[in-house]
Amino acid sequence: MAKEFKRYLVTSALPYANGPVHIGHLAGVYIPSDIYARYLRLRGRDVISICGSDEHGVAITIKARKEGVTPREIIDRYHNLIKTSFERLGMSFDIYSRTSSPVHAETASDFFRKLYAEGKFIEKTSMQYYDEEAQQFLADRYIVGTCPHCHNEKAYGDQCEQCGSTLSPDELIDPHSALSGSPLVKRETKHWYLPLDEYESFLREWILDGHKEWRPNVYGQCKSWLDLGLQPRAVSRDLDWGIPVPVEGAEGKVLYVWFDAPIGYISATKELTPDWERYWKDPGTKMVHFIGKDNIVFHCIVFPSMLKAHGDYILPENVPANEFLNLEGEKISTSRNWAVWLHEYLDEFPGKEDVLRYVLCANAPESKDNDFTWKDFQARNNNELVAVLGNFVNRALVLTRKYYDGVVPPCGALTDYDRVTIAELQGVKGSLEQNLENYRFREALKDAMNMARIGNKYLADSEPWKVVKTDPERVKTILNVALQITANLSIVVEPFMPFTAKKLRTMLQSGPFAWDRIGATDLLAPGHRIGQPELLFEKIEDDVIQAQLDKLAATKAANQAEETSHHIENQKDGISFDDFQKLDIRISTILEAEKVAKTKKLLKLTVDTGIDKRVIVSGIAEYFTPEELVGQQVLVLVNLAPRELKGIESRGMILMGEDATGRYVLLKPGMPVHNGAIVG
RNA sequence: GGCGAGAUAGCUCAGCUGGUUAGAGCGCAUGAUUCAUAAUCAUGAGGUCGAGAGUUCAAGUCUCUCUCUCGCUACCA
Repeated sequence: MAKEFKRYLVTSALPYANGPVHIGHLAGVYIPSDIYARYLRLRGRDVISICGSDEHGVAITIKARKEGVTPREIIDRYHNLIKTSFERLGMSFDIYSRTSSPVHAETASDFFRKLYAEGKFIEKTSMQYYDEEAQQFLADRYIVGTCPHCHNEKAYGDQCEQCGSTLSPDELIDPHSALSGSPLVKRETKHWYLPLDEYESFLREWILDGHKEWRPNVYGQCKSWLDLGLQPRAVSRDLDWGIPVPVEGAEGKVLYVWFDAPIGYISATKELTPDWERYWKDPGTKMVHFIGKDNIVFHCIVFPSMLKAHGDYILPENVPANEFLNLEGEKISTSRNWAVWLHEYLDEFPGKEDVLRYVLCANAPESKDNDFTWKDFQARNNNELVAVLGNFVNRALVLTRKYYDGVVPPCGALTDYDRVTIAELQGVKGSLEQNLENYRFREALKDAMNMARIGNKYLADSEPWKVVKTDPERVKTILNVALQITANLSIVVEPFMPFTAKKLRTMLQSGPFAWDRIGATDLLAPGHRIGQPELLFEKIEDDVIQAQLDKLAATKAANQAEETSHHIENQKDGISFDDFQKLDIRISTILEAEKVAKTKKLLKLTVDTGIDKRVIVSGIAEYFTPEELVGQQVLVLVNLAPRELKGIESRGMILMGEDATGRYVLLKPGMPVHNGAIVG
């Protein structure tokens, strides 16, 4: 089972270049991947760490259009911002590339061409919305119309941002182009599909049988997809932003962003080293994809199928996907600005890169969604980094300075207690490695911190400040050991907190030490002069935390203000009295109500409209229980065209009021009225 | 509704193939200590392991039902 690998290829999900990176991205993907890559390098393994910006896809063209700039400007802006912030945080990618690079265009094209030539795609023609004025097919996002649910007139073809429902363009009422505003026609268009269903048995064997060690969330998600059965997936889109489909008759079509993005890992490796093929094609390579849980299907199902179809490439050995990080109890949201942005953090907390790295690793959502709170951030800094790690180092160095003028004292005869301490120190290595190899980074971080705890305990128990008065020789040994622990710390802390490790080495005027030396007690030679002690970490005061909380509160207030203003909808276009007369609304009484089986929102209602007793299916089950509805009088639009829902014919519509949060409220007469009474 | 993941001390989490009094860090209480950024060290309190039933000599760990949270998916006139 424990296969030995000659080299490692570590990839981190490509950040999408339509916005900055936030703590959720870091905790989910980049902090773990950096720890892993740094650890492997320290162990002297042959490893490369790959990342870059994902710069294609509709979302970027939409953002560009919104701001009245070119997509190029958008991707340049965010690519540079992301790249710089990563560098400032100490991310150690061997290359941070981008999918707009020429090498990538060539690589992705070649990839597509090979699969195309070998008949690995199927071609399908379908009818899609076409904008005659702009002379192009429109992506779902470019189609605007009225939402069939909340009647927001600015719903997109894939989603209504007002009520949050997922839509398809065909559901929109009065669809028209977001580009030209003109109405749309349907036209034939051809696309290429990767028949994922043909890779099902391969995937089953490879994942379900071959990788039972994958994290439960990853394995379970894959199993779920495979059990549901896979469908052919389109790999091209009608769009003018992206990599052109490199075959005849594909004008105006580009590679689907999800086809092109993972190939970015390959392209980036190519840009990094002429030796790239060894990393991608030799089975002696261990490839590990670091991603968030939203990317599981692409990295475990789609991309491996692509690689398999191509035939030359190795497959990932593991895909340690993390869950999501929340912020102060709420989901992180780019559009609602509910996030801690990396570039802002770096500006607001200069010199505290490692504090963020530490907190996000210690609280990483490895097995379930976690919450980032500023109070926790403060507590971990003050009670762990400052009190345990920083304090121990400071104690050791200050004592050395005080007693020996900063010169490492010689180590005399060891007591039994010294030996026990040293044994504990050596015990850290195995546990630390075990955890790191198995992607348990928060446990690994505890191991590293444990070393500082060992140091604190050692000093407290040995009491050199007391012993110095009676047995000065013994104190030399105590401080020698304390200093060796400090030197050891500079090794174990390195994968997690590279800035701190460097600072430690500067203070010690020694190192770097090899990973294998963890547990050694001769890292610092007697007579060696250490540097000036300074504080590794400083306390973070309440007002700093409060400022961050205030900032979030302001965001929340702004969002709420915007939401309420959004929910006061504009008056619709005028209608004639005749138009209104066409609506037949009656007071009716709900006689029976029951949930429609296998649905979450549907209730089957039997109502007495005065005219007749009829069945109406209504999507209100989330807000009302059947019991509370029975006997209620409501307003019913009775002459609405019947529609079949879940096999039940619904004849009419219960009229509802909708509050700012999208919640429905019953509308009923102010006093009981006979059924069938006309509303008008 | 279907599928997946999760629910363990006040908080954040470990608990592998079921096996002695359920663990860690932080917080809290008490004591010790003063070299150190009022830091540290020791001891302790605190859990009917989401609820209920079952399998077993033995269940946090397996089975079933239910509740809640998150994600994917269907549905929403």
